Amino acid sequence: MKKVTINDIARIAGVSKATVSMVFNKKDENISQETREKIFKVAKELNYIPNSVARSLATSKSYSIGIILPDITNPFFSEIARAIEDEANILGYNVILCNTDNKIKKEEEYIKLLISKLVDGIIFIAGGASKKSLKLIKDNSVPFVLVDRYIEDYEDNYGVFCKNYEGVVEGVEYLLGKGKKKILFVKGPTELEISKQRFEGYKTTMSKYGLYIDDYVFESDFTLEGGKRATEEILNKLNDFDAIFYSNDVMAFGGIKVLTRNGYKIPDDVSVVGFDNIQISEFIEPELTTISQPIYEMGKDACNLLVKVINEDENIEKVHYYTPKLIIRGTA
Amino acid sequence: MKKVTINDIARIAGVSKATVSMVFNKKDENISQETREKIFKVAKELNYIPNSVARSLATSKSYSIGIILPDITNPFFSEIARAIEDEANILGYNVILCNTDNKIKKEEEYIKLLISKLVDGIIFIAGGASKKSLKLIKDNSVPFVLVDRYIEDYEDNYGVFCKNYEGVVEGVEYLLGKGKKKILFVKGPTELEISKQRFEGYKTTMSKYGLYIDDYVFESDFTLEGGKRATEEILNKLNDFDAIFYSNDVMAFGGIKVLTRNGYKIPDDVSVVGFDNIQISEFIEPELTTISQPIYEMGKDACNLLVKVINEDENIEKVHYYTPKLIIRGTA
DNA sequence: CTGAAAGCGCTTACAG
DNA sequence: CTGAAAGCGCTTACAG
Repeated sequence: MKKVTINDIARIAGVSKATVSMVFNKKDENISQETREKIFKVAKELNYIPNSVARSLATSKSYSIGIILPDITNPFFSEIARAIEDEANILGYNVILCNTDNKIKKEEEYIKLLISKLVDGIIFIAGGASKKSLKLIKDNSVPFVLVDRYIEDYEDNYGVFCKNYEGVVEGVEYLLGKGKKKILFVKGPTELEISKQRFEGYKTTMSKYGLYIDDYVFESDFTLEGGKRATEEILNKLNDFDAIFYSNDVMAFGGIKVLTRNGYKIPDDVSVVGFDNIQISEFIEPELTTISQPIYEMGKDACNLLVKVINEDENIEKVHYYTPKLIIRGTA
Repeated sequence: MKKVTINDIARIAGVSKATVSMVFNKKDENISQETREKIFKVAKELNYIPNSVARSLATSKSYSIGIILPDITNPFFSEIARAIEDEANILGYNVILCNTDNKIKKEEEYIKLLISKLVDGIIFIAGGASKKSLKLIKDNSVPFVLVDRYIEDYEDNYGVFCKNYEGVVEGVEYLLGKGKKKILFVKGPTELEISKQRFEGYKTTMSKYGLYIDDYVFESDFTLEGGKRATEEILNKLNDFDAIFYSNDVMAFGGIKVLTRNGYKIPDDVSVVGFDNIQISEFIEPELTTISQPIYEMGKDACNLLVKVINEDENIEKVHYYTPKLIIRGTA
């Protein structure tokens, strides 16, 4: 079964393929209603589906965007991806999914791939410094927007971020307000800017009240295992604390497991606060008290911004900051 | 900045573009080592990235596959998608992500889109009967494989499924073995084959021991809310039961919340069993006892199968069945 | 060992 | 109001 093309339609409708093309592309002010209808009728009869690859080659627009993220299995990223895909779909774009596991090498390969696919733009959640990846994107002048993860020296690029510092400040203040003094903090991986920002929020606030101690700070990965590991370390080293602030929700889940298993009652014995407000923070009981990022909104906004960059819109705000807010639930 | 093309390389290397193309495509048995090296050198200097859109148009192979699923935010699907993307990447394919929210309309639109993008194949997790969607795929002779969700009358197509019936039987037998008799069952949406299969596993096993009662059966969506709703209904109608078997893990989480809030201790007062074994079934404490589907393996297999279909491999097993198995953890 | 030419299915000035 | 022609960047017989 041969694919039906614009040529078939032109032949059967008795017009040229230029005319057919124009009708499909709504550049048909000059085409008679009669011709137009005939073309649509024939297209319908033949179940014509345009070949957008050919179209892309001719126009060098693919109406595809790439989304590069560490791991779609991580709820934070799947929620962002969902938002991006929804918005992309509305705007007439489709989405190529790339998981990098924070591997710089994989990032670079995917970027080359996306460029060769002629994507119109890239939404990039970087796994690290990612210098070379960014250079590749820039050298090929592909529009891109950074989401969630800041990149040093790229502050002036298009990006959608969260005010990490402020979020943690709010959380720590809340705990302090509840009379907690011995508040531990579990940092994320040092190489990520967001880890530093969240930690700074903690450090500054605790210091302000003269409560900051280096021994209260632990570090781990943004994973369930990471949260468990850090919490075991905590239990080995300390036995007197009020609260633990984890740098993201998934870590907090791991922490809660270890605490519960060791007989701690949450929030009675120890308060727990996370960061992100992923959907599953409501899955557990008690539900997780956390600093909420407007994840869906951020993803949606990132996609919108990217499309604006693609269309070379004038006067667009380059960097968008979202303010997270404390969601008080059961764990603190 | 103009994109560098095969023509530029040919010109600079002093050969024809046919030669350049052949070198890049490893159809270069007849090309002198010298020419080959010159071409690679020039390509490197110019940072040449091939235009795969042009390539696709010429070869009518895109090395893209589409993956259609209800919602990437659902952990079961994000894990499947991750497996598919990993495997696709290994095999040289990339993945276009499509969320349908189980809307038949969205499915159809995405399928048209994917066809117009000339995808080489589609992995399809259907949202319902999806007759028209499937017809569209078949009419355009796009290779496809069904995953997870059976489709009536499409049993003879390529597919990767789980033995839902057997899985539930194992779970129910386990509960019975533990001395539970009043085992409730929460079905998934009736329109899905998998809901029926899971329910049949329950009904048959309970009936075998003369324990089946219609009143023990409830129905809801495969969501957290669905699990909560069904469990509230249960608590309104019954006050004497041993165990609840939920048709998937996410429902079970919702159920556990409602049970806990109403003072039930799990597993002491009531045992809970789920189905899927998504990663987050280990996030809660106690961890969820569940029927484990080999999700990653199934996704990987689906992708492999699809690529085999694309390559028109001989003698491939059309339908792959995986046997789930009981994972005993804290809730039962 | 390599090149000229046609073709993939579209779009887009240009001409009439 | 519509068509002929060139072009997008590749691949692939075919010829020599």
